[in-house]
Amino acid sequence: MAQHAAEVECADCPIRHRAVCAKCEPDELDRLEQIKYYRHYDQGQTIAWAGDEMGFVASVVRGVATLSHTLADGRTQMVGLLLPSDFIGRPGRTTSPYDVTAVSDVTLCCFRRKPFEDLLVSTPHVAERLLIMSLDELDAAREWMLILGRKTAREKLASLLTIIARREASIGLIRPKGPIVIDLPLTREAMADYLGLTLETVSRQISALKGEGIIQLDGKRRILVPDIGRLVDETGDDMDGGIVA
Amino acid sequence: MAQHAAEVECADCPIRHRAVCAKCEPDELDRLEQIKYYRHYDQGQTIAWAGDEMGFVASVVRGVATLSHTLADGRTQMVGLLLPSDFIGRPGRTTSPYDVTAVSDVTLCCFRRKPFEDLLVSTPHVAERLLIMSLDELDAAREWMLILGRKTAREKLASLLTIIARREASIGLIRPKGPIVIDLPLTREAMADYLGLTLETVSRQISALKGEGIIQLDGKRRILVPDIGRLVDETGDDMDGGIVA
DNA sequence: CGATTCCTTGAGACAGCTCAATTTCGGTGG
DNA sequence: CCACCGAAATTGAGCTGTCTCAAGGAATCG
Repeated sequence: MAQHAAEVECADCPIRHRAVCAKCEPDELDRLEQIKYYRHYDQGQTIAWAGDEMGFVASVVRGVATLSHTLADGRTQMVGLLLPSDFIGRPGRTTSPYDVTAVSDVTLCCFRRKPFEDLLVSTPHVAERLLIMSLDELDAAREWMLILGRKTAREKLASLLTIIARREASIGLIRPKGPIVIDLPLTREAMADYLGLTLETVSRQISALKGEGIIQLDGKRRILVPDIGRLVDETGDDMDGGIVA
Repeated sequence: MAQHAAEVECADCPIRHRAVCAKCEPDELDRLEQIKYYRHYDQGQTIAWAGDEMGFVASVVRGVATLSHTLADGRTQMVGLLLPSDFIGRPGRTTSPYDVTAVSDVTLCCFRRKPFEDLLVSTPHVAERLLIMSLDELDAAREWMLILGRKTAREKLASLLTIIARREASIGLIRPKGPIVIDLPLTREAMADYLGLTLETVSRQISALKGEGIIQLDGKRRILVPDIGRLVDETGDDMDGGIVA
């Protein structure tokens, strides 16, 4: 787990303008550059178990990771879906309250806890950015709560696909014209854990959406959306096609 | 909506040490003191509708407020339960994405947006505290997601009561010995909106817990918990009585 | 003390779950 | 390139927890 490359200068970093370092001035970036190091995880590997000591915080540079809660009897709920530029860990806490898992091959840009916390105090732009990112995550969590608490299985699936499509679009992974291609990094089980469903129900709903031509499957993990509007219509968010905040 | 009193100096404020101002030095507190003003809302009043312009941010001083999402067809999910010291609004955004409602009589300590944002930049202790509070909210939202996605109706009720008991205890409203008294400010419908259930199911589960002696009712809104351990056993968080993080 | 709002309880319906059997995909080695 | 293997996904049948619809019953307030 070493030769994955991706070690780069901050200036050339793919997440330079979205991650916790986004607002840094050149001198602040230098300080981050000095304390950063990369780690790689293979698909399926656990980055941390709930309760584990975590000596670092990190940004996701590449790949997808999840945060999840597991009850004693095995029921699992995903509570965070971490895409490139998302932040792992929190200042002032040394153990992860969640299981952190690499669902694809993952590269993290890590900072040892202590130097990072020092930096938070001394460089306002990092703390400022972290606040904004945390508030964005909080908004996302609250939208997710609506999905979990009040939506039907079909609406849940449509919502998940819409969210992933939106995020990939915002990162610039999506060709502007033609059908949207979602390169879904999640298994049916992971989707079920995201949505509070069983994997069978996820599978049935995907089949139903496919049967109605709202989505098309290309292999197991790739989904085509010929008309994003039709998908959004199924999310339940909005009954007459307006734009959803 | 004026003579509710509660207008006080920051130094005498009941939430002085928990709110966004908790870490302020005396001079920072002076600056806050100068830009703050109080507003009162009656039980049931709407503080802001989703999409409304909100010219201020605020701390809850007294009472309970909720944040909720409503779908076009009327389904509602509560996404925030704001007790004294909790913060309303976010820097850099002028409209509330949620309905904000006073579920009891509420007093807010308000700051007009612009001066508050200036203050965030110039006084690190406010921004720092806001970050910590946001991260705490994020953790709470994630625990809530587990409840919404994976717990049974009975576990949901037990979890809600446990959470309220914990929060009241941490504010110091609970007598240390004897049965815990939860002075529940929520209607059955509000509990249902919190938990992603119908009000009938909430009512049935409360009756069931009462029937088994795990809780007792004193009137409609007050709940006695003779043995908090038995209640926690019903939350599903833990199958053998250990302490839940 | 009447009105209103909130709560409780019941009966039947249904969405999603459980358990179980195939089928398909994607990789691997011959 | 093809045949095979294991993991992942699909599909079916029956079950159950929660919802829906509906009818009373209690608390609170003017």
